[in-house]
Amino acid sequence: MNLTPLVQSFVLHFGEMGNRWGINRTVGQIYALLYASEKPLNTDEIAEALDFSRSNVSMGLKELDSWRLIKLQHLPGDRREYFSTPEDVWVIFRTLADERRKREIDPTLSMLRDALLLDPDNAADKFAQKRMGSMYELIEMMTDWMADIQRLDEQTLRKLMKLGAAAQKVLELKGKFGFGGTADE
Amino acid sequence: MNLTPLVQSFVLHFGEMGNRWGINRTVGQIYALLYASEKPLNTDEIAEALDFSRSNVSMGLKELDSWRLIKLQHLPGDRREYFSTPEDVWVIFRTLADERRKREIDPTLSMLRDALLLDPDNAADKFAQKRMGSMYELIEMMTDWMADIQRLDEQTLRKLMKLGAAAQKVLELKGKFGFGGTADE
DNA sequence: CTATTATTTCAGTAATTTCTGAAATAACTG
DNA sequence: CAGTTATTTCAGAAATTACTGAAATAATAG
Repeated sequence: MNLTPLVQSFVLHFGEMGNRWGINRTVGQIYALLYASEKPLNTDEIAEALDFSRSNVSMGLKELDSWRLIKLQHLPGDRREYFSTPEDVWVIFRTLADERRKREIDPTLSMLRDALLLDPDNAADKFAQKRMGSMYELIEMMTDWMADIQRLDEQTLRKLMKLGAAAQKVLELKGKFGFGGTADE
Repeated sequence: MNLTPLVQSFVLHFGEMGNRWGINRTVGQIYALLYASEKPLNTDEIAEALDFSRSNVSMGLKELDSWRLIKLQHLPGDRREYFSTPEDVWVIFRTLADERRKREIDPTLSMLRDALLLDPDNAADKFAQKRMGSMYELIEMMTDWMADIQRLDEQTLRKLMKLGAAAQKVLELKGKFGFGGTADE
């Protein structure tokens, strides 16, 4: 690998981390490299920098593309494809959250919904269904909330986050004046 | 597998999902089984229900234990160990979030912090460092926020979540009256 | 203490995933 | 169009991860 120590440690770290998530090491490294690079890179440059075969890079990029995490562009007078990440890390995070919801949460909610429609005839199933119900409720509440929050622009989101622990106080305030209206008491 | 169709579909689904997260199929299935079961189960019962070897179940339980996701107990007059999940799915979620932070976020922050201490002598590293800086900022802000939120009790948290999109309005209100104080304008 | 039962460890095997090089396909050039 | 370069696909090799059965260890009972 022909990278500066700074970039190299970043790339290697994301390779490892990718491994812990379902994402493979190659994909993690490619993404880290693209993120740390000012210029878009083509397949050969990536393969060379990370010392992977082109085909491996090609598959990694395909995977990243399916997550909508990379941008493809062409440079004038060069017919190779160049890849980069969105410049804004908030955009990356949102995309990641959306895609994970689509791939992991939605199928789970749908499985749970089906399970909750059944009318169990034995105690074990009745209990299991009750637990699935609480899980469903939690996941649905969280994802709805996330979706709401994702709609906020970056500035508002920053404020909201910085507010942090004070949220509770705001809520109490809201309770007092009946402001907002959607939350139940 | 000697499970009702309801529990079976739940168990199989979590096996698959576990696979997508870094968690293996076995571990996902064991957890789903414990979660859906009213009574704590011993190793043999789990192995039998899921058709795994005991040793596999033993390793799965060890893994779950390292995530602090299961409770171990003994039944009177029986010297085998019985396992169960916390009853409250919110508790499970909090533990999961804590443990993921410890294992994935903290090391990443630490790597980024180190990288940000360097004083790069070339343009590429300067750029890379800038990007690492934005990533650091985002991750830190999010985890601090999460930590704040985790401190809330379940009822308040529910209210906060239900509030959802109205959060923006609350913020504006807060801005007007200068309430709270920690968020910068 | 010895016998019995429960649990963990671990070396080897099985299964899966990752990765490569070669071949096929696609995109462009002149 | 033919020739060239870029990209993807894919069968199999390499590497990794999951799983098992047997052996070791631990815990309890009598």
